[in-house]
Amino acid sequence: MATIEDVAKEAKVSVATVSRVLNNKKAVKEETCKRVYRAIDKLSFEPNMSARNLRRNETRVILIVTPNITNPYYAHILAGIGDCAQEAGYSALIHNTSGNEKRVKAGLDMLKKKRADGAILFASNMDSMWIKEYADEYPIVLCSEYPAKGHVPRVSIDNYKAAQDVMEYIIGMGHIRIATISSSNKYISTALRLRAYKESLLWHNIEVHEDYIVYADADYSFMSGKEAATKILKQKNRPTAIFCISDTIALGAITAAKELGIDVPSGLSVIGFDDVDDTTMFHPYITTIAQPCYDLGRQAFRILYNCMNDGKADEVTVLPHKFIIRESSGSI
Amino acid sequence: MATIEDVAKEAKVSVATVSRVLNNKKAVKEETCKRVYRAIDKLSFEPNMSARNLRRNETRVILIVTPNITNPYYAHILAGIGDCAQEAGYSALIHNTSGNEKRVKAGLDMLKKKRADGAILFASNMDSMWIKEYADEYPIVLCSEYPAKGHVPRVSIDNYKAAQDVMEYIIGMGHIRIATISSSNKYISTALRLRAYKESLLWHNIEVHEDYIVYADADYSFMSGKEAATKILKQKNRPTAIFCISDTIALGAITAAKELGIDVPSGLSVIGFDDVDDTTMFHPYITTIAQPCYDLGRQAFRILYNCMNDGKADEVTVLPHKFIIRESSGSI
DNA sequence: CGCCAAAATGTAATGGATTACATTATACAG
DNA sequence: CTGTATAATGTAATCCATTACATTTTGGCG
Repeated sequence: MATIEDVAKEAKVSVATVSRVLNNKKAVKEETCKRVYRAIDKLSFEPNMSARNLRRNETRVILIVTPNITNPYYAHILAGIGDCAQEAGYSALIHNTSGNEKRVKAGLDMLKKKRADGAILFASNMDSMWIKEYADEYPIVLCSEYPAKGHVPRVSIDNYKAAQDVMEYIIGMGHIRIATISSSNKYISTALRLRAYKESLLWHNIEVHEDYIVYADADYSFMSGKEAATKILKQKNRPTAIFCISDTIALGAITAAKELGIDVPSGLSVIGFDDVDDTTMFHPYITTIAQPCYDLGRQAFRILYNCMNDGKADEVTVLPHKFIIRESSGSI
Repeated sequence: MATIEDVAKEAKVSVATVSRVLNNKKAVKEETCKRVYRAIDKLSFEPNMSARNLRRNETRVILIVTPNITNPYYAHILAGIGDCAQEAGYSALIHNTSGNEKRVKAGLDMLKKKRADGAILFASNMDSMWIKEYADEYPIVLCSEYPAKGHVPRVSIDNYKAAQDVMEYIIGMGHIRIATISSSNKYISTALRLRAYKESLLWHNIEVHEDYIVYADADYSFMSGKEAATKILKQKNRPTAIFCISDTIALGAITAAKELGIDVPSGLSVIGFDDVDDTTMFHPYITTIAQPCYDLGRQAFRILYNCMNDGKADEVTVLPHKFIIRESSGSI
């Protein structure tokens, strides 16, 4: 493996000059420059990143801490981060945690070890205040989820507003008996959507009926959605609409309805959330809130980039969601 | 940020001793060891990876080159690689290519730059002989797809045998008019599955009917599957079974059949491939070949690990597939 | 032709951990 | 108590690119 010294020798210049060429500093004569490039080509030299990183005290690597890449929601955000990072000359290190907080911390230790310059975190719980401490020391951006208190740079949609949009729509369509399938996880998005559900009802003088609030499992599985919906639909005074915390759950709910002989949307309106999971692969196509996943990823990187360079403190970016009315919902 | 020298000073020993403690070399007295640990704790020191990597000439990072993380098939493999790598003390750098060969090569240059010790490649075309050159120089493992010639370490299932299993099953169920939806991509898996399709027919003295072979787009989209199936099913002498190159395509085919008023499986058997895309989210549940994605990932890392350490040359690992008969297929 | 500023290039220190080799401390045999 | 093997620790070179500072070259002008 050729080093910068080999190149210098080959081109009959000093290592400093080679370095200057590598980093396109101006003070190098055209002709010398060419000689150096020829030498680089001849030896097919590539600068050693460890050496460069050591000297420059940066890695041009960002860390992505995620509970599960398999989740298409994260996968799409990741795609956005990845593309944006690549454009800016950064690489992305993926650190899987399976939702284990210890592994999250282990991941963040990579910042201290200088394996990466900054990190983007997914799926932080709303009570994970410890994140703030890390964020005070290293560039960290939270994506989609964030602790309820403490200002850490982040990007997400306005979950309260999105859920409110859904509720306004459902109520506007004449529904009174409205259920929701929430989740047992600790995400702020979950809390906000549930709050919007309750407050929208109250706002319209509709009583909040605890039996209409059911919790699916933490990762929004199809099965838990189906079970939750079954529980809801078997009640004597069953609701005419269900607001689901995710599309997969909505799919589960529709399946449950089908099995109980309830038609969607004529007998039951079902609304999902996210618009990533095959919402248009089967009829009825699902009415849902679309999150700009790819763009969330791009923005997350952009914010992180600013943190790493200018060192801006606590940027908060809220991206617009989109309410997409399809076939799984209708008036009563 | 504390350095090893700070720790040495704090513990009143030399940097060599600190280093020995860090790497649990034996020749350090119990008591000294404790002193060093105390100093490390006090300064909350973490070794600088760039420095370590430079000196050791390794990064403990592997590179994953993928056309698209969004694809759940890759995502699951990635999960396997990620977990296995983490267990072995490695981190995974994700490099997205969008199927662009230049970006693949740009990714592999990271090996030369010593940003990573080895790479796992997805989705190589069967005519990408240039990979061999890289593989001769750096530890590289191919996952799922590989060039038709040249021995590069790899892991995959036996695509020919898997497709043959499907065909034997279909033919055994009495089907004679059997179509296939292949793909326009250049993967060896595609070629092998198509070959098995044709040869199985010939073997059973069933004529290969070119109109029964339709090519969906390169990335197995639902829509292209639906279109391909529609084309197939609109023929006057339409087939009674379709072997699809992926589950998403099979879902598209089932949807197409439904729209044409054909019942699956009574009027048409549909078989998929991969078993990752919601094969059991809607009825009829899809009959398919299940690939051991997670395990493909783990094995890929294992092979790469060997390449990076022992430097073994051309290990080829073939993992077993599983043929899962569900509801979308039946006898004629 | 000589002088000076600007341009071009070179020398050597630097970043932080590892490690070969050197040195000192310890233990045990004789 | 000395000698020697062994354990424990230290010193300094090394990995390779960057860059502050030093030196040389160039070009223009009087």
